[in-house]
Amino acid sequence: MPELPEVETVRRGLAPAMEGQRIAEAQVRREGLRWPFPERLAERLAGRRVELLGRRSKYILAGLEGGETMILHLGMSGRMTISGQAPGSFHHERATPETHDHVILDMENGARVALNDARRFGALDLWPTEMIETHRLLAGLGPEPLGNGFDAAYLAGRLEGRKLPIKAALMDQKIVAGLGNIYVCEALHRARISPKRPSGGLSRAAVDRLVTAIRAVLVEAIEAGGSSISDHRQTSGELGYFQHTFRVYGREGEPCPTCGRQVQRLVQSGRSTFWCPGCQH
DNA sequence: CCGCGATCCTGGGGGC
DNA sequence: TGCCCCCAGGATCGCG
Repeated sequence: MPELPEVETVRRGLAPAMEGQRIAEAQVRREGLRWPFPERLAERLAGRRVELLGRRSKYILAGLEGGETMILHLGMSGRMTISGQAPGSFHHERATPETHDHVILDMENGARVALNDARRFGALDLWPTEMIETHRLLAGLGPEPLGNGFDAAYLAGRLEGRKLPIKAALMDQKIVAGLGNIYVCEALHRARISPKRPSGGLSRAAVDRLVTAIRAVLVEAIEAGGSSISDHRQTSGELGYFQHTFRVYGREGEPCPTCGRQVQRLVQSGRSTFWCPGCQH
């Protein structure tokens, strides 16, 4: 899936088209994605203004007029696209729906926003805004890695006594929210920590480096519009370009940019891990 | 509680 | 051109 930087890129792309705008009409073209959509979804969205477009972890949160929030998750292959006429245009023909456009929102300003998700691992739900943190998908999420609640003291506390590999710990959304396979691999490389190290065995200095590396890689990736491997697109349809900056992810057999040793691939918890045995210990 | 494997689904790419 | 196999950015569930 889009990880935090990709979701943040999508949120920023959607904001000008959606924030402060009313949803003129909604089309719901299937019953659900990973889970069934809420009852009468199209009717419940139509006519409502999007007051705020936010993000928590990998979820986009659209705060709607009337006290409900639309929760959007892009799964592994989800995209949000914007098409349609510029505001003020006389004609309001919208683009023909693409394959896998599951939900289409026609905004009052003429923009057409579509949720497209080939693999259908994504999700969309509605939940009362004032208790948004109690939604089952959001309850239990760890702190935002770019927020104040995430620092070395916190992370060290969560890793203490745990035997699972640090790679798996960082993938656990209850420990820190928003990281996925790409940015975990990249952050571990930057921090020079082996993905196989038992979580509880890291020195405080290593945890410090890890927190710094996680923050840095996320900030840089957001600035680059996220990473496009196969699915991620910015709302404009443009690719992200952080993938050109990967030091280890997807680079098995290539020289490590730090030490020149060949980047290795291993499988942990069924997922590929890319790392450099020369500089990660 | 902990850690891991299987699973949901489609599509793209490589090998034959 | 086609088929088969493998792989994929996620998150949940159930097992030992």
